[in-house]
Amino acid sequence: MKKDSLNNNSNRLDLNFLKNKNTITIAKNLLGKILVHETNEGILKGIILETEAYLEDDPASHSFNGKTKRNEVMFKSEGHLYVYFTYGMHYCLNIVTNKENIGEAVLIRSIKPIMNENIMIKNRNGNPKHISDGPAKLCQAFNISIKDNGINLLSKNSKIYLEEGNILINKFIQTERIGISKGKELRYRFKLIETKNKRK
DNA sequence: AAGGCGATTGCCT
DNA sequence: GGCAATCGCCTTT
Repeated sequence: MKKDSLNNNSNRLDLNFLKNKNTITIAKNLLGKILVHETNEGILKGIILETEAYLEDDPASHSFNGKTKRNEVMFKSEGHLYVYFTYGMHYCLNIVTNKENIGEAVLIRSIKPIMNENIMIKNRNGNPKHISDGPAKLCQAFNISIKDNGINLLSKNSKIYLEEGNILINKFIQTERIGISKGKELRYRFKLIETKNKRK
């Protein structure tokens, strides 16, 4: 199979996107951005459709009871990837959103594939449906696992990074988060409900 | 040293 | 809608 040509990374988002913004704002702003993973199989890209914010004083957050071996990356500076293992079989991807020692992050919950969808389907054991419409499904589709925990997507040579999307209208809904037992009442989930492509 | 459980998914009814 | 699968981490003994 032919390899993709080298990406010049001209669209890679820089630190200013995450710096000095609160986690809720970042969770909203991540909607419509493009997640990129340059794998050996090819460059995978998708539009972020759904996010959830997890704050420091938030009982649903892994960071709520302080730093542990499992969650230590969540206490690193903004831009690091916090990937955790759960239910004995799944990985979930977060982007750390605050400065050193403040454990806050945004969980990526859903992505729409836009490049090399066929590779994602292969990564998903050939299932062409529901490729990346869940936090663990998108990790499987994008070949993201515990090996990626702690890498910084803002570093110049990371294989995982963000690009600006082409979403013009960025309407979203805000609801309670999914699958948690504490902090259920907090409306920290954000989901795109309408998108429109920019004219080139 | 042991027990409980989870920011989920997929299959079954 | 219900629930099993599956295991590393954390808490408690």
